[in-house]
Amino acid sequence: MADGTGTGVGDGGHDGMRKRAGRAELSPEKVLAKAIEVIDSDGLEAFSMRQLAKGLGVTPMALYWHYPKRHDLVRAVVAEVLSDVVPAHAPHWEDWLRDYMHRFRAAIARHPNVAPLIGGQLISNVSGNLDMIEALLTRLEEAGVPEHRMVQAYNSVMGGMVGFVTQEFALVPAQSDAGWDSRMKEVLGGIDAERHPHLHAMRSRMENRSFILRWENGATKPMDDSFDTFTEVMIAGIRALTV
Amino acid sequence: MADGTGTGVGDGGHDGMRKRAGRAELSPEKVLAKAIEVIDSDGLEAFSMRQLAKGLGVTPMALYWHYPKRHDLVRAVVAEVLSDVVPAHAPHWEDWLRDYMHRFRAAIARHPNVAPLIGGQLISNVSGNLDMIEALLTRLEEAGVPEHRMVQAYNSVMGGMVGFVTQEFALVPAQSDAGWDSRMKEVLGGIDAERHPHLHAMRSRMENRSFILRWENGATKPMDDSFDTFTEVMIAGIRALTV
DNA sequence: ACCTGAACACCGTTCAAGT
DNA sequence: ACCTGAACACCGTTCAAGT
Repeated sequence: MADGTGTGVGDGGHDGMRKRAGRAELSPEKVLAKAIEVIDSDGLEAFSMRQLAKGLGVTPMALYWHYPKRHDLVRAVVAEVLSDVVPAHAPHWEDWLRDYMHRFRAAIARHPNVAPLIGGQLISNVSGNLDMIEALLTRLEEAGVPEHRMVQAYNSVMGGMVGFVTQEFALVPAQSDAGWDSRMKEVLGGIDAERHPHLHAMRSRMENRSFILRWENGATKPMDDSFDTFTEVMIAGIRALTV
Repeated sequence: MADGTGTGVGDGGHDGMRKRAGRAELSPEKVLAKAIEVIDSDGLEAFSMRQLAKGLGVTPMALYWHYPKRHDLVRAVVAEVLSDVVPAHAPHWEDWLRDYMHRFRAAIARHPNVAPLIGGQLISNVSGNLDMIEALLTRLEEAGVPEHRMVQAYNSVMGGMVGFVTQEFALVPAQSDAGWDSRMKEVLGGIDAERHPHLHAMRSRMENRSFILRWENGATKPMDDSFDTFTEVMIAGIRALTV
């Protein structure tokens, strides 16, 4: 599925099962699995070629045989995480789209620390996602989106969905930036009822539960009902496009 | 406005205008300005404390007096870029929201390379944005969003807006990852008309113009009409919330 | 084919010191 | 108050070598 680079495929077979000295029995799959394990348990900043190698009991350079560039491994990680997105099956496009968006979010929620890798950069390994894209286009056509607005509708759903979720699970400042959460709480506590009446009134319901005004991300403070609402907003908005 | 850390404010004044040897006449503002300049012209990967110091003709450590941590400077950069977002003035909430979203995007478009800094991590320096948040809450109330859905509506707009734009201007792979764009073109060229009929039909209109299927970002291929559509989708969706 | 080892050109940051 | 200089613990990656 995620085959790394294509370089190391096929053993040749002539040396059979024998282990040789100086061989760590590495494989693209083992490296990938360890990478995800490290990211999940120790965070994104622990995901370096050197720390990964140490975790695998191997020289940093050993990894480069399976993944020539760090970015290749990043791509594989993203592809693996997104391969968890099982396609939805609902008959009506609205139910389908709701399901689609929730399944995407669920896949990220399983590996929240990879979110910055998905949101922050253009990922080239697209081959596995073609089915996902085709399905979305099909349902948008069913919904009645006219052909000349299809690309815009696709981008709206995809950009909104991926954007919201990667925001929700955005990187929290490292422990080195200590005290930034208390500074945030201070700002929130000091909101002036005259200058910001609505914000003042909503403060307790918004703090640490809404974008910009939080100090934890979706891994510890998931925005479940906000994402539900976002889904409804998108569905109603797409429906309005079909006039 | 963006005062860095608050540590270096006030000269004391007793040494007047005299320059001393070993002093580079640095200031938080000068460092910030140079940082944005470097990011804009040389890209985000050129934004390191050491390269920045070299550009300012100074020791790397000189910067740390004005910004104790790199993250403090990152925060200042983000605050500065977002301070460009002038508030909208339209009387009707729909026009206002459309304007709001476009002004946010325009601010990012002026400094596209900072987008990953905004999308990828929780930013604590929120003080300057309180007006923006208050304004949005006010307009959402005007729109008729009921109080018990206000937080969700706020998160939908904010998450969608920031998410879409940071996705649009996401980091393009470094030149070291050469050939990834041609691999992408190859994938697109090889789309099977049987397996992916809609995608096949839309290919020429989607390639390099839609999420996942592009090799340039919004800095060179802006998604103007997709963002317009996204704005309409959000407005219609919010309207549907007000039942 | 697959891995080790040494080396290069980078990072952010601490600590002691200068003026 | 503001900056230099040396040093530490990291990075990704290249290159030559081993088996």
